[in-house]
Amino acid sequence: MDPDAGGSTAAPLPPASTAGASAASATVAEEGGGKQVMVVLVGPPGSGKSTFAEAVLGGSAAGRTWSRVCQDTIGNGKAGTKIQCLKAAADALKEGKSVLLDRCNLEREQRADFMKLGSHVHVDVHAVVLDLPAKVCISRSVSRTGHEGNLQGGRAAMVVNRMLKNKETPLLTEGFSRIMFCKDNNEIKKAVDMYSALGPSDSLDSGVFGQNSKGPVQVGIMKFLKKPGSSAEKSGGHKVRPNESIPQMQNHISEQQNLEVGGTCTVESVKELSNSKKIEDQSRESVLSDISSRTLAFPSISTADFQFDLDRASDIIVDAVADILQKYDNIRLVLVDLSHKSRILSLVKEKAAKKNIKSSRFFTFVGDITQLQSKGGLRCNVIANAANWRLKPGGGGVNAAIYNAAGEDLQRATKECADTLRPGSSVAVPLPSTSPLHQREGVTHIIHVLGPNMNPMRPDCLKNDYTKGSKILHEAYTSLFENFVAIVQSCMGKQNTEPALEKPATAVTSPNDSKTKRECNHDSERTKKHKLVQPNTSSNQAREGDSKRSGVTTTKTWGSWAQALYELAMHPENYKNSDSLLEISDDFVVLNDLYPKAKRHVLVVSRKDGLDSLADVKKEHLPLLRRMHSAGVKWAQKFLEEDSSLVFRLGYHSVPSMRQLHLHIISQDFNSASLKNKKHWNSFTTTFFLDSVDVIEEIDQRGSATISSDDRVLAMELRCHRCRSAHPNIPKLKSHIASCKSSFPSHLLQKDRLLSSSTMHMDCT
DNA sequence: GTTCTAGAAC
DNA sequence: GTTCTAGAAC
Repeated sequence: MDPDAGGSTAAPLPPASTAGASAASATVAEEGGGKQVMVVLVGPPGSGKSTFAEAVLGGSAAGRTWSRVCQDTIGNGKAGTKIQCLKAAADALKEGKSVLLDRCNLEREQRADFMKLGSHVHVDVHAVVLDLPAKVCISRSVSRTGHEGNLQGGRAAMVVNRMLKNKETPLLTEGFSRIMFCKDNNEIKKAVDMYSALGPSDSLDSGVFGQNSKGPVQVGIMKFLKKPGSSAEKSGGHKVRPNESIPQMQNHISEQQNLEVGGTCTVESVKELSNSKKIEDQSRESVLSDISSRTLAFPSISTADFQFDLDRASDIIVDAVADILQKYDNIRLVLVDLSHKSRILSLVKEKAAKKNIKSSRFFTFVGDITQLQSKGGLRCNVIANAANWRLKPGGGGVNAAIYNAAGEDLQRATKECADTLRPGSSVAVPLPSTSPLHQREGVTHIIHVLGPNMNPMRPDCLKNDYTKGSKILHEAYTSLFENFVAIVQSCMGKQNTEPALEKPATAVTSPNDSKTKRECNHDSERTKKHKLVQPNTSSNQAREGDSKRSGVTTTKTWGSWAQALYELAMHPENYKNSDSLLEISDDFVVLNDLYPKAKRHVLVVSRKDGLDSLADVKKEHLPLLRRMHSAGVKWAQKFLEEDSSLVFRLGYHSVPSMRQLHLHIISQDFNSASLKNKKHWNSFTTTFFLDSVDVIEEIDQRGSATISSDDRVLAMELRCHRCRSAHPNIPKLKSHIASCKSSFPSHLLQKDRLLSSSTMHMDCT
């Protein structure tokens, strides 16, 4: 039987009442109180998704109302977009219907938005994987005619092959409550029958069904991690039992553990905790190892060397812990300190108890964080480190202890993930299995965290500013916990292919980001190994008030990525070894643009704190602007000596993207791979670019520069800066300007707006 | 500012 | 199928 052949299908034909309904949407409104479900069909063209959907739609005699959302027909009968499907699915769910999502959904990313939708509206999301042999799908899609998505013939084979290459098997970690694999037509028929028989308040068992028996069965991960929002148990409907065996759920452990609220845990109490529970002996081992893989031990951040106020810190810890525990079930957090007399432990303990945080989910622990298992009997796969911004060993306290215990492996692994850390962020590092800390204590990941500093003897002291400090400390804990959750999710997701946590995860999925990332998860801006512009020590911290200090008021807020020039201008000595740094004076620094938009492109960056853009410039800054201009001319001259064919223009962007006033000196060839888009082009060739000579003149005459806030010029058509011809796209424009020999527009030829070997020569004589 | 990628355009 | 853009995320 061929479910996609169009004729006979395994499922009953649609009854007359619904046969005439639109294929994209069933029209009968469901009676209230139903248990809705979104069924995500997963399979390449030719796998029989549409047949499946139509069969369920037509065969459903149990009173449930289904809506088929089909991307191949959603655009007025033609193929549409994912957005259209999302909207249709959302609408159908809103109307109380269950949804059959009829699109390939082969990759995780393609499913992610639908998973979000399901979670948002609290409906269970199932995957039905139509897992037929590739050649079957290909032969069907090659031979069929009149396909809704116009995918047929030879092209189809190519497409199917390509799709299958990128296929990512659905995982419970994505948010599915049930995943069913159908490997042949018989199994497809069973699935159709099962969904057809699903009444309005029925639900199907959670778990994974029909997958190859190799490897451990996936457990219901989302039940581990996510709040159960809409569990089948709540519906009150009877369960429709599939023929397959029910996967064993192991999600009942942590709630059974009832420590004294807010209790401090010692070695004894942990042992007691394990022993006193009514857990079957045979399952205890797996349960215990399971909970260790969901436990994070962390030191108090910023309260030791960074001298953060303990009372405030304890409030923040308890808040952040409560937040994350509320968001995710079945993770366990442990605050660790060395001494029984630790004030932070007692404060946190007290406040956690007041907040009614369950001590089975969060407790304090007295012991050495590097010897939790061997000396303390507490097994945690993940521990946090109170790191320094350089992510270097040494110093003292927890950082030194962890680096000592973990050996060089940790240094190496850390280096692969990040160079530096900004206060308020964290980075998760998989600990190689060769590390003593891994072997002895079972630690698979270390999450480095950097908190705010209140110690004037340490970098980036916040000088008692607890408004900022508290915000950063909260961010630090939140970042730590989210990184931890991501590790747990990643390890759980691997269970169907590898034993969990036997070796460090090589990919970690962030809760907010469905993309699989390499090696480790860095919540802050990815620390890039830029030649010159590097995120570092202070980056974003304590910047908002800076401009006010110097009496300049700017309302614009700057992203973390926009701080690089500021850092450079404030601390050029840190960049002395960089090839890009050309000159340092008291007023400005000159550097090669990291992403030059022409053969020669340098920046003269003012060093005045608080002067972020032209909008801040007043008459008092005129001498500075003139010195910057002279420096720019000097460098242009130097470049012209090396290549007399160049022509330079000096000017400012009306609204710069990077903080700290900077003058561009850019050659007019625009021959650079870094010039990639319309915005790049138009920012140097339209009125967005303000010539330095004009800016100086206007400030001299009017006291400020006229800045058009209209950035529509950046989206204008692409025109040659010489002959003004228009071009359809960047590649065509670039090939044109490579050969355009027209003279520049006349206004540029005036007032030394352009510097060339001829104008410079005239200046000199 | 860059990077990433879905979707449009070809 | 590939190329390119535009918008989001960082």
